[in-house]
Amino acid sequence: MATNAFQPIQGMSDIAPPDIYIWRMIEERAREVFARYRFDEIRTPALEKNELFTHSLGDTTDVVTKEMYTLEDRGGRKLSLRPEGTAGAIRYVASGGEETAGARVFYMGPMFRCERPQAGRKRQFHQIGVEAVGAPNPLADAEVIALQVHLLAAWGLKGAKVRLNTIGMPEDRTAVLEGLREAIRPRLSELPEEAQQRFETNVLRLLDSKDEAVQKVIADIPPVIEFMSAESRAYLNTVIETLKKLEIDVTVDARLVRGLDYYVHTVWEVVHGGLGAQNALAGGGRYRIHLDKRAVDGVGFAIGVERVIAALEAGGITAAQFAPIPPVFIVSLGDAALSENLMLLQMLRQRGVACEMELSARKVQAQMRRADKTGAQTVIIRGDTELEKGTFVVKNMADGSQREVELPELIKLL
RNA sequence: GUGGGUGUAGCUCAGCUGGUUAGAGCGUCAGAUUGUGAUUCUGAAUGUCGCGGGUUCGAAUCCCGUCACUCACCCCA
Repeated sequence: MATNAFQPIQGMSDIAPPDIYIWRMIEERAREVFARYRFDEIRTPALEKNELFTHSLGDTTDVVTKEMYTLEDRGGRKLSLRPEGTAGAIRYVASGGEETAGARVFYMGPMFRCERPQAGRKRQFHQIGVEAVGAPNPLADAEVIALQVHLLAAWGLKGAKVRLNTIGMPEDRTAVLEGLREAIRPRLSELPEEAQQRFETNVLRLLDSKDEAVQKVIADIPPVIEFMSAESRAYLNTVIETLKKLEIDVTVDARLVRGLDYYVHTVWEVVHGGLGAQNALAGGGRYRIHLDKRAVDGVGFAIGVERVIAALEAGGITAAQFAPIPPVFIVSLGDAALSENLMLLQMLRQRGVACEMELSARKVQAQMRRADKTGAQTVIIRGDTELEKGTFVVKNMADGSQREVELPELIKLL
């Protein structure tokens, strides 16, 4: 058991071998896919002014009101660790004026939310996300969903499902909220107290409630799209049609909503069966974010890396499969050989060979044991006898065979 | 923020209703094998029993508190 004093703080953890190997696979393949879709990487600060998040995510959202790590710096400025990546990315995009007008960016990095940890939820977690800036265009939405599905496939993930919905254009918002309230009002008394409060503060959120009583009522009311303008409906239809042409499977779910205020039009999430209660491994949508006097339109998504890893592991994919190739191991016998082998080690490394050696004159047996543990396929043994002859013993660890070669031959073998 | 479960060796865990010096497997290290690993055999090391307090002649075991892990609610990736 680790001692209390030097443990990471609650909900945050070290990522080390062998786990780190699957993280690197995910990041490497993500960069390859993003390059094909022509998205460029940005790295924004983890710490931002608090207002950036309150303005863009909405100052009544749960994320902002109860989940942010907020602190004051020495000048009394209120700062927050980013709880998500879109706000910072859009701040960057907005700062660039015309230069970044149609920006297509991706980011990957840690996000912070001070919630109670559980399966699939850490206080420091990692997201890979993209933002495609530009006026609402259903083809752009479909393209971003296609990118996301492509990414999941590139990681080898199977069994993920995309659920899609629209929350309508901003102009429809009032009609949607009113329509929903009217539909639910006659049965308000059937709802638990907490849900009745949501009815007032945020009716939309009732739609995806897990409460059975709420679900029973929701099942009988018309889908939100019924309250929207023809334009909003047409927008959703074009997204669906386009995805069909691209042969991307999605399920339209009239009850899907999102928790952040900036969403408009298309919203979606990716769910996976191998995850436990937090079954969404990614979320996305179209948004309009207001910063100072300007509004930035765009569409984007964020993928939870920890959740992707959990889903991959549920499917039998393990981090160890992505471990680096084992080294060539050098075994020395005697002090003279030890010092000569140090030069051999360096020379091989400079030629691009991953290799390792025992830096003390331990018994051969012990050195061989260690070589075996590194997973080395090839072991070079050189003692005083070989030094005199100018040779190297090369041993194949798989079948135990070995032969004695000179330097040019050795280099050719590795 | 609310509720359930769990904290014993590096890891996985045993330790019955409180009773001497706290155990096993795996791993580690060493020897068998003075120039050869993985197999086999033999041996060894390692614990503030999460932390603090209480009850008791006596606590890993019972009680309280606390911290951490874990799962769920809320919400989200």
